[in-house]
Amino acid sequence: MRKSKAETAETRRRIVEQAARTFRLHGIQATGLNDVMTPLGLTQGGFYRHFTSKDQLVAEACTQAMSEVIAGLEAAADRKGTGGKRANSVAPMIDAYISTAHRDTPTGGCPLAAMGSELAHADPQTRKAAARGFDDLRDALARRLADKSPEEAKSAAAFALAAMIGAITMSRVIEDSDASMALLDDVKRHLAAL
Amino acid sequence: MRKSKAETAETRRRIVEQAARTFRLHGIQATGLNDVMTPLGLTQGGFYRHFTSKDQLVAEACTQAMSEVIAGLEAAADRKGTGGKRANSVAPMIDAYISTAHRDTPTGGCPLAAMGSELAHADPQTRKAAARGFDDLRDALARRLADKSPEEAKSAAAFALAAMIGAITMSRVIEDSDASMALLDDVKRHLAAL
DNA sequence: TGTACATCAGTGAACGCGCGTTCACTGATGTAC
DNA sequence: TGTACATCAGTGAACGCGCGTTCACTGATGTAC
Repeated sequence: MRKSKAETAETRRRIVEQAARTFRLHGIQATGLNDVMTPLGLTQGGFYRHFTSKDQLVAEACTQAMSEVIAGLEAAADRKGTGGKRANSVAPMIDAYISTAHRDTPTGGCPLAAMGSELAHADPQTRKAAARGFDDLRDALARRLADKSPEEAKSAAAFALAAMIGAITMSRVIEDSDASMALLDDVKRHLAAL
Repeated sequence: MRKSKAETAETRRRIVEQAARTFRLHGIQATGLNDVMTPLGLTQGGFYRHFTSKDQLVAEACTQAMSEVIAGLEAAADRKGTGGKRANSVAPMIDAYISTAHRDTPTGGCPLAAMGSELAHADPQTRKAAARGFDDLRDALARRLADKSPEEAKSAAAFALAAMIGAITMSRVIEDSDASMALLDDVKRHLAAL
Protein backbone atom coordinates (compact mmCIF):
# COMPACT_ATOMS: atom_id res chain seq x y z
CA MET A 1 0.00 0.00 0.00
CA ARG A 2 2.96 2.32 0.20
CA LYS A 3 2.65 5.35 -2.15
CA SER A 4 5.32 7.17 -4.12
CA LYS A 5 6.88 10.32 -2.71
CA ALA A 6 4.93 12.45 -5.15
CA GLU A 7 1.65 10.77 -4.23
CA THR A 8 2.42 11.14 -0.53
CA ALA A 9 3.09 14.86 -0.90
CA GLU A 10 -0.09 15.26 -2.94
CA THR A 11 -2.14 13.43 -0.29
CA ARG A 12 -0.75 15.65 2.43
CA ARG A 13 -1.56 18.72 0.38
CA ARG A 14 -5.12 17.52 -0.16
CA ILE A 15 -5.59 16.87 3.55
CA VAL A 16 -4.54 20.43 4.41
CA GLU A 17 -6.76 21.82 1.66
CA GLN A 18 -9.80 19.83 2.78
CA ALA A 19 -9.15 20.75 6.42
CA ALA A 20 -8.81 24.43 5.56
CA ARG A 21 -12.20 24.28 3.87
CA THR A 22 -13.98 22.26 6.55
CA PHE A 23 -12.59 24.15 9.55
CA ARG A 24 -13.83 27.38 7.99
CA LEU A 25 -17.22 25.89 7.17
CA HIS A 26 -18.05 24.25 10.50
CA GLY A 27 -15.41 25.49 12.91
CA ILE A 28 -12.36 23.78 14.35
CA GLN A 29 -13.89 21.86 17.23
CA ALA A 30 -16.96 20.83 15.29
CA THR A 31 -14.75 19.25 12.62
CA GLY A 32 -13.46 15.76 13.35
CA LEU A 33 -10.52 14.17 11.60
CA ASN A 34 -12.88 11.81 9.78
CA ASP A 35 -14.76 14.83 8.43
CA VAL A 36 -11.49 15.70 6.72
CA MET A 37 -10.25 12.23 5.76
CA THR A 38 -13.45 10.50 4.61
CA PRO A 39 -14.26 12.98 1.78
CA LEU A 40 -10.75 12.31 0.48
CA GLY A 41 -11.40 8.56 0.41
CA LEU A 42 -8.97 8.02 3.27
CA THR A 43 -9.36 6.52 6.73
CA GLN A 44 -8.83 8.26 10.03
CA GLY A 45 -5.79 6.12 10.90
CA GLY A 46 -3.85 7.27 7.86
CA PHE A 47 -3.91 10.83 9.12
CA TYR A 48 -1.01 10.20 11.46
CA ARG A 49 1.31 9.23 8.59
CA HIS A 50 1.26 12.94 7.68
CA PHE A 51 0.69 14.83 10.93
CA THR A 52 1.51 14.32 14.58
CA SER A 53 -1.75 15.79 15.86
CA LYS A 54 -4.94 17.61 14.93
CA ASP A 55 -3.37 20.78 16.31
CA GLN A 56 -0.64 20.62 13.69
CA LEU A 57 -3.24 20.30 10.95
CA VAL A 58 -5.19 23.26 12.29
CA ALA A 59 -2.08 25.44 12.22
CA GLU A 60 -1.18 24.45 8.66
CA ALA A 61 -4.75 24.82 7.46
CA CYS A 62 -4.87 28.31 8.96
CA THR A 63 -1.66 29.34 7.21
CA GLN A 64 -2.87 27.87 3.93
CA ALA A 65 -6.26 29.57 4.16
CA MET A 66 -4.73 32.97 4.91
CA SER A 67 -2.38 32.75 1.91
CA GLU A 68 -5.31 31.82 -0.30
CA VAL A 69 -7.42 34.73 0.95
CA ILE A 70 -4.64 37.28 0.57
CA ALA A 71 -3.85 36.06 -2.95
CA GLY A 72 -7.55 36.30 -3.84
CA LEU A 73 -7.84 39.87 -2.57
CA GLU A 74 -4.65 40.93 -4.33
CA ALA A 75 -6.03 39.47 -7.54
CA ALA A 76 -9.33 41.32 -7.05
CA ALA A 77 -7.49 44.58 -6.48
CA ASP A 78 -5.23 44.08 -9.52
CA ARG A 79 -8.22 43.23 -11.68
CA LYS A 80 -10.07 46.43 -10.77
CA GLY A 81 -6.94 48.55 -10.44
CA THR A 82 -6.18 48.63 -14.15
CA GLY A 83 -7.38 52.21 -14.22
CA GLY A 84 -3.79 53.35 -13.85
CA LYS A 85 -3.67 54.89 -10.35
CA ARG A 86 -2.07 52.41 -8.04
CA ALA A 87 -2.53 54.64 -5.04
CA ASN A 88 -5.80 53.84 -3.35
CA SER A 89 -6.55 50.44 -4.80
CA VAL A 90 -7.52 49.25 -1.33
CA ALA A 91 -11.22 49.74 -2.05
CA PRO A 92 -11.61 46.65 -4.25
CA MET A 93 -10.00 44.52 -1.55
CA ILE A 94 -12.35 45.85 1.09
CA ASP A 95 -15.34 45.43 -1.20
CA ALA A 96 -14.36 41.85 -2.03
CA TYR A 97 -13.92 41.04 1.65
CA ILE A 98 -17.09 42.73 2.89
CA SER A 99 -19.43 41.00 0.46
CA THR A 100 -22.36 38.60 0.62
CA ALA A 101 -20.26 36.25 -1.52
CA HIS A 102 -17.63 36.11 1.23
CA ARG A 103 -20.29 35.83 3.94
CA ASP A 104 -21.98 32.95 2.14
CA THR A 105 -18.81 31.08 1.17
CA PRO A 106 -16.81 30.60 4.36
CA THR A 107 -15.20 27.61 2.67
CA GLY A 108 -12.91 29.87 0.67
CA GLY A 109 -13.07 32.86 2.99
CA CYS A 110 -11.00 34.42 5.72
CA PRO A 111 -10.22 32.06 8.61
CA LEU A 112 -9.95 35.01 11.00
CA ALA A 113 -13.64 35.70 10.41
CA ALA A 114 -14.69 32.05 10.15
CA MET A 115 -12.99 30.82 13.30
CA GLY A 116 -11.87 33.98 15.08
CA SER A 117 -13.07 33.25 18.59
CA GLU A 118 -11.87 29.65 18.39
CA LEU A 119 -8.39 30.81 17.38
CA ALA A 120 -8.09 32.65 20.69
CA HIS A 121 -8.09 29.27 22.48
CA ALA A 122 -6.06 27.38 19.89
CA ASP A 123 -2.59 25.99 20.51
CA PRO A 124 0.45 28.30 20.20
CA GLN A 125 1.39 27.26 16.66
CA THR A 126 -2.09 27.98 15.40
CA ARG A 127 -2.29 31.31 17.16
CA LYS A 128 1.09 32.18 15.65
CA ALA A 129 -0.18 31.24 12.19
CA ALA A 130 -3.30 33.34 12.70
CA ALA A 131 -1.36 36.34 14.00
CA ARG A 132 1.00 36.05 11.04
CA GLY A 133 -1.99 35.91 8.71
CA PHE A 134 -3.45 39.02 10.31
CA ASP A 135 -0.17 40.89 9.86
CA ASP A 136 0.20 39.76 6.25
CA LEU A 137 -3.33 40.75 5.31
CA ARG A 138 -3.01 44.06 7.13
CA ASP A 139 0.23 44.76 5.25
CA ALA A 140 -1.40 43.82 1.94
CA LEU A 141 -4.09 46.40 2.66
CA ALA A 142 -1.57 48.99 3.84
CA ARG A 143 0.41 48.66 0.61
CA ARG A 144 -2.68 49.81 -1.27
CA LEU A 145 -2.99 52.93 0.87
CA ALA A 146 -0.14 54.66 -0.94
CA ASP A 147 -1.37 58.18 -0.20
CA LYS A 148 -0.59 57.69 3.50
CA SER A 149 2.72 57.45 5.31
CA PRO A 150 3.79 53.84 6.00
CA GLU A 151 2.87 54.08 9.70
CA GLU A 152 -0.45 55.73 8.97
CA ALA A 153 -1.21 53.14 6.30
CA LYS A 154 -0.39 50.26 8.64
CA SER A 155 -2.53 51.72 11.39
CA ALA A 156 -5.45 52.45 9.08
CA ALA A 157 -5.17 48.96 7.58
CA ALA A 158 -5.26 47.33 11.02
CA PHE A 159 -8.36 49.34 11.85
CA ALA A 160 -10.02 48.45 8.57
CA LEU A 161 -9.19 44.77 8.96
CA ALA A 162 -10.65 44.62 12.46
CA ALA A 163 -13.86 46.14 11.13
CA MET A 164 -13.88 43.74 8.18
CA ILE A 165 -13.43 40.69 10.39
CA GLY A 166 -16.10 41.88 12.81
CA ALA A 167 -18.48 42.62 9.95
CA ILE A 168 -18.21 39.20 8.30
CA THR A 169 -18.32 37.38 11.63
CA MET A 170 -21.47 39.17 12.74
CA SER A 171 -23.11 39.05 9.31
CA ARG A 172 -22.97 35.26 9.67
CA VAL A 173 -24.55 35.37 13.11
CA ILE A 174 -27.44 37.59 12.07
CA GLU A 175 -30.11 35.38 10.48
CA ASP A 176 -32.20 38.21 9.10
CA SER A 177 -31.00 38.72 5.55
CA ASP A 178 -31.78 42.44 5.38
CA ALA A 179 -30.11 43.20 8.70
CA SER A 180 -27.09 41.13 7.73
CA MET A 181 -26.65 42.96 4.45
CA ALA A 182 -27.27 46.34 6.12
CA LEU A 183 -24.38 45.65 8.45
CA LEU A 184 -22.08 44.82 5.55
CA ASP A 185 -23.17 47.97 3.74
CA ASP A 186 -22.67 50.15 6.81
CA VAL A 187 -19.15 48.91 7.40
CA LYS A 188 -18.23 49.04 3.74
CA ARG A 189 -19.49 52.60 3.41
CA HIS A 190 -17.67 53.88 6.49
CA LEU A 191 -14.43 52.25 5.38
CA ALA A 192 -14.70 53.93 2.00
CA ALA A 193 -13.75 57.14 3.83
CA LEU A 194 -10.28 55.68 4.27
CA MET B 1 -33.99 16.83 48.44
CA ARG B 2 -36.65 19.07 46.93
CA LYS B 3 -35.86 22.80 47.24
CA SER B 4 -38.16 25.75 47.80
CA LYS B 5 -39.35 27.79 44.85
CA ALA B 6 -37.05 30.63 45.79
CA GLU B 7 -34.06 28.31 46.06
CA THR B 8 -34.93 26.71 42.71
CA ALA B 9 -35.09 30.08 40.98
CA GLU B 10 -31.81 31.10 42.58
CA THR B 11 -30.12 27.88 41.43
CA ARG B 12 -31.32 28.43 37.89
CA ARG B 13 -30.02 31.96 37.96
CA ARG B 14 -26.63 30.79 39.20
CA ILE B 15 -26.41 28.16 36.44
CA VAL B 16 -27.03 30.79 33.76
CA GLU B 17 -24.53 33.14 35.40
CA GLN B 18 -21.83 30.47 35.66
CA ALA B 19 -22.50 29.34 32.08
CA ALA B 20 -22.31 32.90 30.78
CA ARG B 21 -18.90 33.24 32.41
CA THR B 22 -17.52 29.88 31.32
CA PHE B 23 -18.78 30.01 27.73
CA ARG B 24 -17.07 33.37 27.33
CA LEU B 25 -13.86 32.13 28.95
CA HIS B 26 -13.40 28.84 27.09
CA GLY B 27 -15.94 28.91 24.28
CA ILE B 28 -19.26 27.12 23.90
CA GLN B 29 -18.12 23.76 22.59
CA ALA B 30 -15.13 23.55 24.90
CA THR B 31 -17.43 23.98 27.90
CA GLY B 32 -19.19 20.86 29.15
CA LEU B 33 -22.24 20.91 31.38
CA ASN B 34 -20.15 19.61 34.26
CA ASP B 35 -17.81 22.59 33.82
CA VAL B 36 -20.87 24.68 34.65
CA MET B 37 -22.51 22.50 37.30
CA THR B 38 -19.52 21.25 39.32
CA PRO B 39 -18.27 24.74 40.37
CA LEU B 40 -21.78 25.36 41.71
CA GLY B 41 -21.64 22.22 43.83
CA LEU B 42 -24.24 20.54 41.64
CA THR B 43 -24.20 17.36 39.57
CA GLN B 44 -24.65 17.07 35.84
CA GLY B 45 -27.96 15.25 36.15
CA GLY B 46 -29.60 18.10 38.01
CA PHE B 47 -29.12 20.36 35.03
CA TYR B 48 -32.18 18.96 33.30
CA ARG B 49 -34.48 20.02 36.15
CA HIS B 50 -33.91 23.59 34.90
CA PHE B 51 -33.21 23.31 31.15
CA THR B 52 -34.25 21.00 28.34
CA SER B 53 -30.88 21.10 26.58
CA LYS B 54 -27.43 22.67 26.49
CA ASP B 55 -28.63 24.78 23.54
CA GLN B 56 -31.24 26.42 25.72
CA LEU B 57 -28.60 27.30 28.30
CA VAL B 58 -26.33 28.77 25.63
CA ALA B 59 -29.12 31.02 24.38
CA GLU B 60 -30.00 32.25 27.88
CA ALA B 61 -26.36 32.74 28.81
CA CYS B 62 -25.85 34.80 25.67
CA THR B 63 -28.82 37.02 26.45
CA GLN B 64 -27.68 37.44 30.04
CA ALA B 65 -24.12 38.28 29.05
CA MET B 66 -25.21 40.87 26.52
CA SER B 67 -27.43 42.64 29.07
CA GLU B 68 -24.57 42.67 31.54
CA VAL B 69 -22.15 44.13 28.98
CA ILE B 70 -24.56 46.82 27.82
CA ALA B 71 -25.34 47.81 31.39
CA GLY B 72 -21.63 48.01 32.17
CA LEU B 73 -20.92 50.23 29.17
CA GLU B 74 -23.86 52.50 29.93
CA ALA B 75 -22.55 52.84 33.47
CA ALA B 76 -19.07 53.69 32.19
CA ALA B 77 -20.49 56.32 29.86
CA ASP B 78 -22.65 57.84 32.58
CA ARG B 79 -19.70 57.92 34.97
CA LYS B 80 -17.50 59.82 32.52
CA GLY B 81 -20.30 61.82 30.97
CA THR B 82 -20.87 64.06 33.99
CA GLY B 83 -19.18 66.90 32.11
CA GLY B 84 -22.60 68.11 31.07
CA LYS B 85 -22.69 67.52 27.30
CA ARG B 86 -24.70 64.41 26.67
CA ALA B 87 -24.12 64.54 22.94
CA ASN B 88 -21.05 62.51 22.11
CA SER B 89 -20.70 60.40 25.20
CA VAL B 90 -20.04 57.39 22.99
CA ALA B 91 -16.27 57.70 23.48
CA PRO B 92 -16.22 56.29 27.03
CA MET B 93 -18.21 53.26 25.86
CA ILE B 94 -15.80 52.62 23.01
CA ASP B 95 -12.81 53.10 25.28
CA ALA B 96 -14.22 50.74 27.88
CA TYR B 97 -14.91 48.12 25.22
CA ILE B 98 -11.58 48.43 23.40
CA SER B 99 -9.40 48.00 26.46
CA THR B 100 -6.84 45.53 27.75
CA ALA B 101 -9.14 45.02 30.72
CA HIS B 102 -11.86 43.77 28.40
CA ARG B 103 -9.38 41.71 26.39
CA ASP B 104 -8.01 40.07 29.54
CA THR B 105 -11.36 39.47 31.23
CA PRO B 106 -13.53 37.60 28.74
CA THR B 107 -15.46 36.25 31.73
CA GLY B 108 -17.33 39.52 32.07
CA GLY B 109 -16.88 40.72 28.53
CA CYS B 110 -18.84 40.80 25.31
CA PRO B 111 -20.04 37.38 24.13
CA LEU B 112 -20.01 38.58 20.51
CA ALA B 113 -16.24 38.97 20.77
CA ALA B 114 -15.68 35.96 23.02
CA MET B 115 -17.65 33.44 20.98
CA GLY B 116 -18.40 35.25 17.72
CA SER B 117 -17.45 32.56 15.23
CA GLU B 118 -19.12 29.85 17.32
CA LEU B 119 -22.36 31.83 17.38
CA ALA B 120 -22.55 31.58 13.58
CA HIS B 121 -23.06 27.82 13.94
CA ALA B 122 -25.22 27.94 17.05
CA ASP B 123 -28.86 26.92 17.17
CA PRO B 124 -31.56 29.38 16.05
CA GLN B 125 -32.51 30.57 19.54
CA THR B 126 -28.90 31.39 20.34
CA ARG B 127 -28.33 33.19 17.06
CA LYS B 128 -31.50 35.15 17.71
CA ALA B 129 -30.23 36.10 21.17
CA ALA B 130 -26.88 37.15 19.74
CA ALA B 131 -28.47 39.18 16.94
CA ARG B 132 -30.72 40.86 19.49
CA GLY B 133 -27.68 41.62 21.61
CA PHE B 134 -25.89 43.13 18.66
CA ASP B 135 -28.87 45.35 17.89
CA ASP B 136 -29.24 46.42 21.51
CA LEU B 137 -25.58 47.28 21.90
CA ARG B 138 -25.54 49.09 18.55
CA ASP B 139 -28.57 51.12 19.61
CA ALA B 140 -26.97 51.92 22.96
CA LEU B 141 -23.97 53.31 21.08
CA ALA B 142 -26.18 55.14 18.58
CA ARG B 143 -28.05 56.89 21.38
CA ARG B 144 -24.75 58.45 22.45
CA LEU B 145 -24.14 59.85 18.98
CA ALA B 146 -26.65 62.64 19.43
CA ASP B 147 -24.99 64.99 16.95
CA LYS B 148 -25.98 62.67 14.09
CA SER B 149 -29.36 61.93 12.55
CA PRO B 150 -30.94 58.72 13.90
CA GLU B 151 -30.14 56.77 10.72
CA GLU B 152 -26.59 58.08 10.57
CA ALA B 153 -26.08 57.31 14.24
CA LYS B 154 -27.35 53.78 13.80
CA SER B 155 -25.16 53.17 10.81
CA ALA B 156 -22.08 54.65 12.45
CA ALA B 157 -22.76 52.64 15.60
CA ALA B 158 -23.02 49.40 13.61
CA PHE B 159 -19.73 50.20 11.93
CA ALA B 160 -18.05 51.01 15.24
CA LEU B 161 -19.39 47.86 16.89
CA ALA B 162 -18.10 45.63 14.09
CA ALA B 163 -14.66 47.19 14.51
CA MET B 164 -14.85 46.82 18.29
CA ILE B 165 -15.79 43.14 18.07
CA GLY B 166 -13.08 42.45 15.51
CA ALA B 167 -10.51 44.31 17.59
CA ILE B 168 -11.16 42.42 20.83
CA THR B 169 -11.43 39.07 19.03
CA MET B 170 -8.12 39.53 17.24
CA SER B 171 -6.37 41.08 20.25
CA ARG B 172 -7.03 37.77 22.01
CA VAL B 173 -5.59 35.77 19.12
CA ILE B 174 -2.38 37.79 18.91
CA GLU B 175 0.03 36.47 21.53
CA ASP B 176 2.53 39.29 21.24
CA SER B 177 1.54 41.80 23.88
CA ASP B 178 2.83 44.87 22.03
CA ALA B 179 1.14 43.92 18.77
CA SER B 180 -2.09 43.13 20.59
CA MET B 181 -2.15 46.48 22.30
CA ALA B 182 -1.14 48.30 19.13
CA LEU B 183 -4.21 46.85 17.42
CA LEU B 184 -6.48 48.04 20.22
CA ASP B 185 -4.91 51.50 20.06
CA ASP B 186 -5.24 51.70 16.28
CA VAL B 187 -8.91 50.80 16.33
CA LYS B 188 -9.65 53.04 19.30
CA ARG B 189 -7.93 56.00 17.68
CA HIS B 190 -9.68 55.63 14.34
CA LEU B 191 -13.06 55.30 16.02
CA ALA B 192 -12.45 58.50 17.94
CA ALA B 193 -13.04 60.29 14.62
CA LEU B 194 -16.69 59.30 14.90
C1' DT C 1 20.71 -3.46 -14.49
C1' DG C 2 18.77 -6.84 -11.26
C1' DT C 3 17.72 -8.50 -6.76
C1' DA C 4 16.82 -8.57 -1.65
C1' DC C 5 15.39 -6.04 1.90
C1' DA C 6 13.95 -2.00 4.62
C1' DT C 7 10.67 1.57 4.58
C1' DC C 8 6.38 3.47 5.16
C1' DA C 9 1.40 5.17 3.21
C1' DG C 10 -2.77 3.56 4.14
C1' DT C 11 -6.19 0.19 6.48
C1' DG C 12 -9.33 -1.04 9.95
C1' DA C 13 -10.03 -2.15 14.51
C1' DA C 14 -9.35 -0.86 19.02
C1' DC C 15 -8.14 2.32 23.09
C1' DG C 16 -9.68 5.49 26.76
C1' DC C 17 -12.21 9.47 27.40
C1' DG C 18 -15.64 12.99 27.91
C1' DC C 19 -19.71 14.46 26.06
C1' DG C 20 -25.12 15.37 26.28
C1' DT C 21 -28.88 13.07 27.91
C1' DT C 22 -31.82 9.68 30.60
C1' DC C 23 -33.50 7.46 34.60
C1' DA C 24 -34.68 5.35 39.11
C1' DC C 25 -34.43 7.06 43.40
C1' DT C 26 -34.57 10.27 47.71
C1' DG C 27 -36.60 13.28 50.69
C1' DA C 28 -38.00 18.02 51.59
C1' DT C 29 -41.56 21.22 49.80
C1' DG C 30 -46.05 22.48 48.32
C1' DT C 31 -50.91 21.57 48.30
C1' DA C 32 -55.57 19.74 48.96
C1' DC C 33 -58.57 18.37 52.38
C1' DT D 1 -54.27 24.63 61.82
C1' DG D 2 -53.05 19.83 60.97
C1' DT D 3 -52.44 15.88 58.12
C1' DA D 4 -51.79 12.95 53.88
C1' DC D 5 -50.21 12.92 49.57
C1' DA D 6 -48.31 14.60 45.16
C1' DT D 7 -44.59 17.11 43.36
C1' DC D 8 -40.10 17.80 42.01
C1' DA D 9 -34.88 19.58 42.88
C1' DG D 10 -31.01 17.19 43.13
C1' DT D 11 -28.18 12.67 43.09
C1' DG D 12 -25.37 9.33 40.99
C1' DA D 13 -25.04 5.84 37.80
C1' DA D 14 -25.72 4.55 33.28
C1' DC D 15 -26.65 5.15 28.11
C1' DG D 16 -24.85 5.59 23.36
C1' DC D 17 -21.86 8.21 20.78
C1' DG D 18 -18.00 10.38 18.56
C1' DC D 19 -13.70 12.08 19.47
C1' DG D 20 -8.21 11.98 19.00
C1' DT D 21 -4.86 8.69 19.04
C1' DT D 22 -2.52 4.02 18.75
C1' DC D 23 -1.33 -0.22 16.67
C1' DA D 24 -0.62 -4.57 14.09
C1' DC D 25 -0.78 -5.44 9.56
C1' DT D 26 -0.36 -5.14 4.21
C1' DG D 27 1.99 -4.51 0.15
C1' DA D 28 3.97 -1.23 -3.10
C1' DT D 29 8.01 1.90 -3.16
C1' DG D 30 12.68 3.15 -2.39
C1' DT D 31 17.35 1.73 -1.67
C1' DA D 32 21.67 -0.79 -1.02
C1' DC D 33 24.37 -4.19 -2.99
